[in-house]
Amino acid sequence: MKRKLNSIYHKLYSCFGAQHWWPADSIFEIMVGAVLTQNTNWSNVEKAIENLKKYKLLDPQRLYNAANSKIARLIRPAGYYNIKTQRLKELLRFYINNYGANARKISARGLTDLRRELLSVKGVGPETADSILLYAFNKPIFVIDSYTKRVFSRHKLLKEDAEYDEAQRLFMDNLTVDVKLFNEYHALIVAVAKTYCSKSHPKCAVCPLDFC
DNA sequence: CACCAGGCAAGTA
DNA sequence: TACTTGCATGGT
Repeated sequence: MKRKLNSIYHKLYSCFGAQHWWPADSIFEIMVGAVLTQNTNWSNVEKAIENLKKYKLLDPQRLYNAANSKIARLIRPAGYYNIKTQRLKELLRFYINNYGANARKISARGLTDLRRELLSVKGVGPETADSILLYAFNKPIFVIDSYTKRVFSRHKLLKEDAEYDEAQRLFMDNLTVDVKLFNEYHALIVAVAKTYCSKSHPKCAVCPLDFC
C-alpha cells in the first residue's frame, strides 16, 4: 500500500506538476478561504476574497468588527453567505480570544491540541480544520475532501462511503509524514479529479493515466 | 432546464 | 449510528 500510494503520487506529479497551494497572500487569507470554499467552487471564493480585500477587511480585527450584513454582501459570490458570515465570526472569535489574532502564536501550538480546538469552533469541520492546519500553519495533517474519496474509491483503495478519519488514516499511515508531501498530494488529487474524475464522467475513456 | 462545486450542523429515528 | 435537510451563488 505504501508503494502504491507513492506510485500514484509520482504519477500525478509528473502529469500535473507542482500545484503551489494554498493560493493566498497571508495565513489569515487561508483561514478565511478555508471557510468560504466549503462546498463551493474556488473561482467563486476568489471573487469573495477580492471583495474583502477591496474593503480592507482581510484582517482579523477589522473583519470581526464589521457588520454581518456588510460581510454577507461582500462574500455573496461564494454562496451560503449568511451561514458563512456566522462561521467566519466564530472562527475570528476563537482566533482573537485565544491567540490575540497572532499568526505566530497560533502556529506555535501543537497539531493535536490545535486540531481539537479548531474542531470545537462551530462551522469548522474536519476538512476545514485540516486545510487550515496544513496550508496555513504547515502542520503535517492530510486533508480529505470529496474528490479524494471519489478518486480513491474508484481505485478501490477506499470504500465508497468511507468516513473522514478512515480515509485520512489511509494516507497518514502509509506516507512519510511530510508537510510538503501532504500539501502537494492533496492539491494533485484535486487537479486530477477536476480533469478526469468528475461526477458526470464516472468512467472516463480518455484518461491517459488510468486514474478513473 | 439540471447539475455541480476544495462542507457543516441540526434534526429525526 | 444512519439518514435527511437547509444553506445559495455562479459556471457549464
